[in-house]
Amino acid sequence: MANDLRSLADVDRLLHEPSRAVIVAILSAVESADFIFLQRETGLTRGNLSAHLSKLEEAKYIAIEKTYRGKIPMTLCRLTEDGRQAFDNYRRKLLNFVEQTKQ
Amino acid sequence: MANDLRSLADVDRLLHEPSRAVIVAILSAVESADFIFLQRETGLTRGNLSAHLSKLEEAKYIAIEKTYRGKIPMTLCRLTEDGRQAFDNYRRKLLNFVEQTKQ
DNA sequence: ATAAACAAGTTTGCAATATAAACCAGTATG
DNA sequence: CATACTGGTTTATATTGCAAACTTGTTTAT
Repeated sequence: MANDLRSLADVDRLLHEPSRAVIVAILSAVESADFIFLQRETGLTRGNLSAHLSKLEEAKYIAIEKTYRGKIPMTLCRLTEDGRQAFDNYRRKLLNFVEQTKQ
Repeated sequence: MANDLRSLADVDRLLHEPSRAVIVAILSAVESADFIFLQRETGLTRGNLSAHLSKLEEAKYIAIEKTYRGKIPMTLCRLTEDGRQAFDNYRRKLLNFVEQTKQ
């Protein structure tokens, strides 16, 4: 019984950080999103968004493509298949915990 | 729309640590639990359990009563009303996030 | 032409913290 | 009496999330 509760213990720490969960949630709903869009949607500072994106990229949860919009640099992000699966598992784990702790 | 997702951003950090969420989940299901019981159920080391309990107590999410079982020290923990409310809110927030990110 | 402002990020510095290891007080055992 | 065991607490360390500073290039003002 408490073993079910404990399943939260090995939750994906990368996604368990709210800022990153939100980033991934956004990316899960769109084909791709650029840095500026993500900054507006998440409300993160550029510095922190950059750091979180780097971690997600390192884990291969997202792919980052650096290109240009005219002469201005543009950073384009999209969720990888790995990322999508990790996010699915993460959501499932949260849901499980919530349901195990009902009333 | 992304504002709903962003609601996760201000999640209760004290409860968002899985070890503590599990502790509180256990306490939410029983009248009270002693240190040894919690250690067994959570699988935490004594040091870490002690540290997490201190934080929860500091936040007044749990009350700790130090007593004896015969001659042996016993630390008894129970969820406070504040703790129960915080945990309810936390669960609600998780559920909300999961539902906002459906497919 | 050159300085000042702006855009889009990245890097750095620091404070908080989760975990493991060491420590401690008291009790039972050989 | 010494050694081991119980039930914890404290300390040390390595990782972080975040804010502030920095960078590279472009546009605007003078």
